[in-house]
Amino acid sequence: MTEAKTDPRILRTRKLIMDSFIDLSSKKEFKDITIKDITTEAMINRATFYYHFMDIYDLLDKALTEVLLVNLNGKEYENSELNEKTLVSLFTAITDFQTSLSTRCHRGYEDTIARIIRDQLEVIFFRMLERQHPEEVEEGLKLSATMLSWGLYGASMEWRRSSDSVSPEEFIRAAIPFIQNGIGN
Amino acid sequence: MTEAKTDPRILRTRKLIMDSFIDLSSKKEFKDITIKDITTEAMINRATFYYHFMDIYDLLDKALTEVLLVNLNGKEYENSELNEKTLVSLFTAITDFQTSLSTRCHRGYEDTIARIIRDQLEVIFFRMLERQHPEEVEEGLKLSATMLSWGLYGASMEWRRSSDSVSPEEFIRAAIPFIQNGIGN
DNA sequence: TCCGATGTGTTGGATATCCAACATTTCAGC
DNA sequence: GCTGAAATGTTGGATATCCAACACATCGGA
Repeated sequence: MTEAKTDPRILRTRKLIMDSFIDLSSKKEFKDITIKDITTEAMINRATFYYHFMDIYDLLDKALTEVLLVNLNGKEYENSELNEKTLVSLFTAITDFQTSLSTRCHRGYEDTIARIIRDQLEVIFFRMLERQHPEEVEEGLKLSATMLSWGLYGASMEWRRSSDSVSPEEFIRAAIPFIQNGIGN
Repeated sequence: MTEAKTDPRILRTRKLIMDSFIDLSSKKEFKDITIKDITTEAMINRATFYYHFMDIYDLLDKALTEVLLVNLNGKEYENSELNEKTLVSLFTAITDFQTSLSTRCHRGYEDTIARIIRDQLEVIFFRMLERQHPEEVEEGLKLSATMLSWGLYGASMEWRRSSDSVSPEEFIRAAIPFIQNGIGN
């Protein structure tokens, strides 16, 4: 299994940094958060920050990914089918995530957030497709996963834009027949 | 000034250990808390624990002292007189501290707790007496501080024992004339 | 324009922490 | 009693973190 076991100091320090960053994010805008702020809050040296992250954007990226994964892992898609229930669950997880972000202040980084969401969705979709269609070539499954991730993300954008307050569940259900059966002809 | 500046890793690790211990104390009895429990929660190695503390009793001691000092430091007795107001404030700080402990589970360690409270009270009393009576010899001030600390602690025990729910303020005020003016003859 | 102040990154040597292994103690269960 | 499992302490070598110093970029005010 090639289990590599990362040093616990690394796990602890990353957690301290990420927690501090998430905590600060609820108090200041991202652009006003300095690396010194983070390291002071985390009680670690500034040099240590650079041992773990390229720069503050790298941290933003990894912290958001982490938070999103927490949102998603609660649902454990590992062994579930790509069916209506799963799609609804994924969609609400995304809308929840974005709602939680809107209270913090990450304005101006929508593109970063979008990429992170799509990346994680793509991984999840690909795993599911691989399990459900072992006979297909990886190429096609990969591309399908990509398109599904873009599609679902786009749907979440559309849901936010729509002023009528329909629930995420209802909203996405309208599209599910097309996802499952294709557009036909 | 001989400022020695302790390594921030030491401060951070001690804080992690103490916080974990205090957290665990609210979930288990002290006798059921193992050092592995603490180090796991704190995300530090067991060997590191022994770098900072002799054993778990040493930790108990220092953690309780820390908590008590937080209770007391809010009042900053550094520059205040040893008058009625200060005495009432000290007394309520002690009763508050003991009440907070009774929710956690430190039964069987009353003597440790008592010693910690008396030690800290003695330091505070001595500093005040030294400032108010610079002409007196240290010997007498020290002993007075000792007796005051035992006395105030004893009063807090008596307050807890008394079933009639009189407030700490009222309770201690009854003794203040004797403290301030002596027993006379 | 220039300047001081503040933030970003980087580096080499010092040190706190980790790990694995070990001996010892405690204690529940047979 | 005995025995295995779990907890307590201890150690020497490996590694993550700290520190002080440095160069560079940014920026608001004289």
